[in-house]
Amino acid sequence: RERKDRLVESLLGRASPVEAKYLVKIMIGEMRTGFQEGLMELAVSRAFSTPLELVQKASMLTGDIGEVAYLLKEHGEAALSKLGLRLMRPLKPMLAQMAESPREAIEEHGGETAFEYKLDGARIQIHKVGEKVKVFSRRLTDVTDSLPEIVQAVREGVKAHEAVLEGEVIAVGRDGHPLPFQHLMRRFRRVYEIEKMLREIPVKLYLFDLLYVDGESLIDEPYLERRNRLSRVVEGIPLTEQLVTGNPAEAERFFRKALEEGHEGLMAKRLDSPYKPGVRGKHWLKIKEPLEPLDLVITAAEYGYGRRHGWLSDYYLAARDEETGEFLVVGKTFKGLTDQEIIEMTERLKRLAIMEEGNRVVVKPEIVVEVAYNEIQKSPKYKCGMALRFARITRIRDDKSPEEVDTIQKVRKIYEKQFEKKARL
DNA sequence: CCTGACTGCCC
DNA sequence: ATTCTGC
DNA sequence: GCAGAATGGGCAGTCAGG
Repeated sequence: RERKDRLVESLLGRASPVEAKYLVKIMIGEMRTGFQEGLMELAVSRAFSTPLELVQKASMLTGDIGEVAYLLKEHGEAALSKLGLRLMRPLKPMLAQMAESPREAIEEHGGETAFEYKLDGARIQIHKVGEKVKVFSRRLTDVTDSLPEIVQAVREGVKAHEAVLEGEVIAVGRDGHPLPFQHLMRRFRRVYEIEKMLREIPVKLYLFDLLYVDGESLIDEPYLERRNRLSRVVEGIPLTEQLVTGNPAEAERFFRKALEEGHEGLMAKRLDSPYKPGVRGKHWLKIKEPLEPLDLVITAAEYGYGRRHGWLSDYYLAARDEETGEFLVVGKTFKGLTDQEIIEMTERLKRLAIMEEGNRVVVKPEIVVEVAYNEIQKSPKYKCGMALRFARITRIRDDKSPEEVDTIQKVRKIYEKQFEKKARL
């Protein structure tokens, strides 16, 4: 430690101010070069004079741009064209865009679509060759060892020698109702004490897609065909509940039923759509519903980074405790305001500042905002023991005074109400 | 061996 | 994950 | 319409320090 300190000290001592700035940025991982995988694909495409589309497709299929570059260097463009889905090598998952309602999804998909329950768990991709099974997470991490009962279920329930399947793992309670997402996270990616947690938090697999079966890639087959093949290939593993319809009222009822059973909402999948690895398009739409909005007061804010440098862009949101009159933080958000609104908010908050500590400004509780969120989680971090999941500001409530914000008691009531649909550990 | 800070990844 | 912005 | 930027809560894992 001492040695490190001295090395850094001497390095900075020898640097010019500008050099020092970038040295520190590098050391603390704040370079913000704007260089992500998309640019890397472009770079590889140019470096090997290969069409960008081909590089992108290969990147999706292998989930590894480094490997694509290697293939191009060693075997040239032909190797990429020949590239298909490979067993035991994960491909990037197909992604969904958002839709507001089942009706909108039906319209977008041309009058009829397939709705499936959207479960609040973790997406997995399963590769099976005989008794060998590998399970990959959404970011293609191998999570096989964390989920022994899923591996076992696949061995027993997938009636094909080779298969690549997709599904969602959720944690379930004794009655079969879904447990809140945070319980699943105690199982997912766990490496130690798996046996012990296996008993405490049971997980369950729901399958929804089949990408490969016994030598045949299905990724270019239409959704309905893949789904049919899936239902024929599995026994004893549930598929996500599904309804194919063009009737908005029927779809809406299905949506309500999913929510009533404690699930997140629906997916809508275009009937004739191929499986497009890594693509976030309109072939798949997700439909969720926020819980009832809360009016909360901003009690502190933090300065942003990068493009939000110099702006108070991250806000602490508090509800009022009707027993003590105290404002208690239930979450933090940076979402929902436009740049212009953030600039204005910065000015207002600075005028309300009570105290500054580091990056944070504590303010007089005065500005009320309407906040949307999707769940109230049990929180080890906040004093009130609860936290909003996916909090975002939907409106600035200048018509409301801080005395009128929602109470902790109301937040707790909504928290408790969630367990009418979900299981509790 | 325990704790706290931090990272990476699930959403 | 959600939201906004710039192309 | 899309990619990219900014950053939420919670969890397991890792690492440094005591």
